Amino acid sequence: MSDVQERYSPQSVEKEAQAYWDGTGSFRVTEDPAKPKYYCLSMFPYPSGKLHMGHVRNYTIGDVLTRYYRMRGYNVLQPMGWDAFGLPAENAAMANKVPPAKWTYDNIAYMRTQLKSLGFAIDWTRELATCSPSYYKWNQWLFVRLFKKGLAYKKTGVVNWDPVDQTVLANEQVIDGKGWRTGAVVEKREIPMYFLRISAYAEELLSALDGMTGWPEQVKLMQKNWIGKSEGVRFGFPYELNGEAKRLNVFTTRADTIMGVTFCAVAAEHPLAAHAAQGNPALAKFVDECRQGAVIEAEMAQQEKKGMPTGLSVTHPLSGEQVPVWVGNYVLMSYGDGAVMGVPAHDERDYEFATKYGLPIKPVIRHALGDTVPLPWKPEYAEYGTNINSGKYDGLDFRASVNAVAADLKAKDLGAKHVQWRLRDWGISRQRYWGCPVPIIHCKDCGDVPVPEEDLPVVLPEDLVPDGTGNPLNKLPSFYECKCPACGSPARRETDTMDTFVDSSWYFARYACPDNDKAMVDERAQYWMAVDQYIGGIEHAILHLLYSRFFMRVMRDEKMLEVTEPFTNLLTQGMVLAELYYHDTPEGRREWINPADVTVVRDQKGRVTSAKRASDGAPVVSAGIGTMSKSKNNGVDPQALIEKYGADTARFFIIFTSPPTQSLEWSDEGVEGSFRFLKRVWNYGAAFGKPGGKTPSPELLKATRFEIHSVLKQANYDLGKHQFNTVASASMKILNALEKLQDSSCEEAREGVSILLRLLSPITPHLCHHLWKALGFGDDILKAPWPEPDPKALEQDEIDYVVQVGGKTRGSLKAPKSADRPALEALVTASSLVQKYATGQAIRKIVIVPGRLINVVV
RNA sequence: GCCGGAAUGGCGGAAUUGGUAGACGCAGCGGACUCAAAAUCCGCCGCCUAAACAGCGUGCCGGUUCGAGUCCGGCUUCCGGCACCA
Repeated sequence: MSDVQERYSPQSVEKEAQAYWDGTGSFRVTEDPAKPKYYCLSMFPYPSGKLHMGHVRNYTIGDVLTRYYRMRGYNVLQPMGWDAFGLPAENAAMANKVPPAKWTYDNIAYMRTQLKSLGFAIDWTRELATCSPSYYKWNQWLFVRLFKKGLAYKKTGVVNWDPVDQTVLANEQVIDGKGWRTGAVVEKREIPMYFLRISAYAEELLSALDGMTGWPEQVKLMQKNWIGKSEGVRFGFPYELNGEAKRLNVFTTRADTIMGVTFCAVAAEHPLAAHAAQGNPALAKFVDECRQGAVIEAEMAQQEKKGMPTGLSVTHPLSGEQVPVWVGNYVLMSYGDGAVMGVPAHDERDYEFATKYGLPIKPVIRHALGDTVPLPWKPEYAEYGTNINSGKYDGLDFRASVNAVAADLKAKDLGAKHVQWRLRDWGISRQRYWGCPVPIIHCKDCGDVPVPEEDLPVVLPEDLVPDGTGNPLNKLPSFYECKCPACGSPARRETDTMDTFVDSSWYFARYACPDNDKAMVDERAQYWMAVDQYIGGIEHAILHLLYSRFFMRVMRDEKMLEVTEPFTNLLTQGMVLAELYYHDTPEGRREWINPADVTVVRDQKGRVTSAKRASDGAPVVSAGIGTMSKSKNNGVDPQALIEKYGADTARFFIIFTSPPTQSLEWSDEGVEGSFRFLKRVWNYGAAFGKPGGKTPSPELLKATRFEIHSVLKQANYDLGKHQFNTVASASMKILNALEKLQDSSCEEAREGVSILLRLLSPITPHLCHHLWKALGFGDDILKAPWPEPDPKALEQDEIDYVVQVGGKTRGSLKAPKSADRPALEALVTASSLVQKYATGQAIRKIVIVPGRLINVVV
């Protein structure tokens, strides 16, 4: 007999389970050499105010893994913290006149209660926030070490400049090339800033990808392309400037086309462009135009390709011919030397540029379509081939030609083979307040002096309110006035803060030892690292993950940890989407309506024909589906969901509706369905042990065991693949099978429900915790072993073969398990299916897939 | 523009390695219970068809194979990233 209340009341069940876990300290973990460790980490949230559905999804996926591995006998760490510095806090501060610190801490407090209400198996004793001095002290400490080693250094970088507010803008604050607050056209401006030399690790970051078998191929490929290793030739075009011999350096992967160069192009920011513009007002105007707009690469890549001649020319290093130099807005100053050789015959961009400006086009490669390159551009023009019109290089293929050209350039001391990376050093300076202060002091005499270790941390004052006109630290003498640590004379403290990606590049190691105030990490981090499973959004596939891989290597080389890759396995979860509805007001304004306020009208077959606003019946237009966002007003508040249905329903719906890596489409009806299922589980538990109306037949008992154990076998396989949605459906199938028995007093039902509760417990832990105890299986389902299928239950005497005739499925055929190939051939040839569908035709062969399928080929 | 993905019923999705396409659920339709409603339970549910064990069907075009949602080539549309949103 069970001890379960009649009605499923998630609120009381969840409160009770959470109180039990808190009281017993269930999720506190320490280093335990007796068990294999499993570090399960979800990307920490930015404390934006309240949890959004993406958070709930992320942490539910992590929690399913945490609880599953725990029941498998691992020592599992699942921590939580806050990525607490960042721009939104400053925006909120401006809007509400509240310091970013207060806003941030309030948000953390609220979001923590939300996370706790979801029942995640988190070790809360390890909680950290990146805005706390005890955390960011170590950002500063590491920065100083890197600065002394030359891995952190100062140079100029380009930023978005709002000429009205006289301030630097984040890319996000630039809308269509204009400042978000002022509407002024944004300009590119060069300012001094600090960089981390990630390029020193480019080769290692690239080559290590091959060994990272626990990462999705797509993410590794994106990182590989981002790092962008190109092998080619770097060489100079000699020229004279004010009587001085100089070189215009370029890099090319197509040195075989060097005899086809008809122009050179430099970026607008290139020194040669600046020089030429001095005596040329038209060019000066063009260079200035190129400075207009934001630094966002996507925008620059899509603008129309424009250029202007500088009037200068350089000497071709091999032919000695004069080559005109142009300024091109498509040349990136940030890649290579900010200059390119122009070979219009064999490069699409150069072709377009030369065609537009009437520059000569000289074919030097024989391609699949011939020796000429008539309009329009064809991809074949860019393919490798044999040199023509290239003097001594004629007849050489790509490889031989590149080798010969490189050798000749080297002999003239004008160039050599060179590896060029796309990856740039990481600019970490931000001209903003709410971040980790860069620990540098500027002294007139000593230059940039790092803050001595004993003076760390440089504490950020927490009571300032930014007003949109730049960093308030610049107006706070008590912050920036200081003494030079080297010579003691008055000096000025750096007011730039660090990119928040610095904070998030090592937090995972700090969770192992958040209380250590003597060291960044200690031997406990050596025990827990690397993270066994990292879970987070695909939008972090490049930057955050690459920076973390870089930091791990830096920490390794600083002899802090013997770990190279921070994340052994990576799961990139999909986005959370919801329906979009809008209606246009009579004034022509588009108003987005929250899907919760929309009623849909369906036809006889259940198809949606129209929709209207619930409040007033006004017709609304469906705009498909999209990511949940404030601007489209299609967010669903997790809090309302938890209050109405409980955490288990929210968790079950999220797991059941999509596999973790795919996007998840929100559906209120789907939530109802999940709740209905959990109610059925509850009701089954409430009536459990009472004899049913019928006594099940031995055949039914055997079939039920077969069903439950095959479903379990499949579910365990799916868990290994992290395909949790089918694990949720497996639990539904098991309940369906149990209910069909119509008797829960038998041993088969008891075994079945014990499997069901354990299989379901990582997904809906509260419900399973309660029923496990109430049905007398034990005190704590967390301590139960993970269920394994019984091979005996899976044994079958007969196998159902699919029968195909000529590759078309025509039916099935039962055959004894022991039937061998000749026996199966005889059976199928004699079967009515073959008689019917292959009448009078000669059988050419019979394909047999053991245990599955027979195909009779006619 | 460049880099990386995705596309299966009215909807979310399933199909282990190339082997019965549509598991499980939602919506819909029909029924039971009820004075009635809600809740619950039972049945039906890709398209075509009067019906079918016939034919068609996994975004589009083509190919490989006894057999293709799955592999190959070429498109289309949508999504993520592009270095200062996190």
